[in-house]
Amino acid sequence: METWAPMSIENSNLRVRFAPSPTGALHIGGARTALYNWLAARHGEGTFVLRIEDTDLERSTPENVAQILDALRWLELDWDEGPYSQVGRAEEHAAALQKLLDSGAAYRDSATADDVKAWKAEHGADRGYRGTPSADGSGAIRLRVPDEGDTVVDDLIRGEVRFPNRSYDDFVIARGDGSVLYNFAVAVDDADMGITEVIRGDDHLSNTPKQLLVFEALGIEPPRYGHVPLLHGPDGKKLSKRHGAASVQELRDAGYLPAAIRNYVALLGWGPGDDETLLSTDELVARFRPEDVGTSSAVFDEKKLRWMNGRYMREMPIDEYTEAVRVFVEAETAGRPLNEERFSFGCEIVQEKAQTLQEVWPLIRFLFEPPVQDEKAWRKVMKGDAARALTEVEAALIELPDGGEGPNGDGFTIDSVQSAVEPLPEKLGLGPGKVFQPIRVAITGTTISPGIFESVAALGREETLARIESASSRLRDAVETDSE
RNA sequence: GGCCCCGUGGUGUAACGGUUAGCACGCCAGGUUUUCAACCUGGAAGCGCGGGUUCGACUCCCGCCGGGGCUACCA
Repeated sequence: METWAPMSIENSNLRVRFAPSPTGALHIGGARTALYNWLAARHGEGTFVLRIEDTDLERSTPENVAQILDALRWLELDWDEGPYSQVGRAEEHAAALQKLLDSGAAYRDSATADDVKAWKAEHGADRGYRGTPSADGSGAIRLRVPDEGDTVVDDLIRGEVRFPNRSYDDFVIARGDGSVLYNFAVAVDDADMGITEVIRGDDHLSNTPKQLLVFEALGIEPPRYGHVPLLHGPDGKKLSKRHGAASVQELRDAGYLPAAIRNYVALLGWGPGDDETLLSTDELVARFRPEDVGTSSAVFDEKKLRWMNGRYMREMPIDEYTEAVRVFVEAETAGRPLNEERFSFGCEIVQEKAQTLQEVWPLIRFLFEPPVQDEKAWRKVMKGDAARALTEVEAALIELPDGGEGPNGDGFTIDSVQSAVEPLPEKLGLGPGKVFQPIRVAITGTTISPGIFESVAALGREETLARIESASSRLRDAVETDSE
């Protein structure tokens, strides 16, 4: 028994392709396949070709094509050639088809699906259908498949996989009207486009012998294949549009960064070999080799993506990060202009906290809108010494000199606010939470916010004092009501 | 049913004949502490099962079980 040694494609001048079928949005699994191809190409002097497998006229739509291209661009997976449309290559397909018909490698067969079923019932389940050329030249076009021998896929990732020819049908390569089918079109296109390595999902492994058979019939040297394991949903089932299969646009809308997605998705089935987890795209390009991709299916785990995304957000240059957040904020504010100083300051003070871009706005919206009404938070915090604490806080804050510094140009900076407020708990003989939480609820309406000094500095003198006064007032009213 | 692929903690992975089975996310506990998050420390948690081969198997072989893919005049 020989051991199969993977041949490195390290420095070869390869041509790879990503060939999605536009029957839906690009989801995380497709994105990973695209990424692997892209990485393989960028790793060397390779060429990344994009081809749209749109021969299924029933389900392919221009909208889906646009969405897929949009997703790839957003992920920054740029292609060097294409996008080619498979249906746009009808002439080439027809020529190849005619060649096979002429050579006798393919033939017209008038058998219907029912005929084939009946034939199989008679010949056994492990026996592929073998037809006979129709006398009148009608019917679908089938490829002749030999009964003997195996078709061997020398897979980059899995090694040799043998498929007995007799288990394959003389499969249909073109409909009666001459329109070609997937397994034929793919082979012709990969041949014409000079594809050297086909990196694609595991679901195609069983199709590969068919495509190899087409190459053989055409007398063309086939590319090398590498089948990456499928991604499964949390339920262990194949990832699809139905369940858990986050589309790329959904991930974008959820506030994930392209770089984080690339990093995370690359690690689904592939590892750099050491214990590194955070890998920049440059590092991925440098270290990725398709032959190192694993063989078992993986499950998409959004928790880890979130963590990783948070890491990327914290490492982003502040300006870049702020601009990335802006898109999400605009979606929330419907174009209402925001105070720029406050906005960028707000972004800055939550950069360490948020794990997705989407999480930023909820944390800073109090800077642009009245406090939210969170009665539960109010009841929990605004009791006991809260009123006394707020009175002291207000007094301390009023004393702060207005030197013009700070995000609002009113003397409120993180440092100045801190110097004014931090000593209060001790002075009042209260725990820090007894002082700071009431401030938080007073200015934001809830118990979740950025750091309290940061929040007050961001809100600024006028608005902070107004909100504290408003809260104090409500507390006084409550006391009067109680004493009645 | 047939053909094929896969099987290390909840998840992603490392080790590939000899390690206390490593790392990361998550989880739990503690720390920091003004909330949440982040951050720090610690912890629980794994080689699907059964046979072989071997002085020795997560690692090699076989069977079983489990999961998945394909089996269209879909891609």
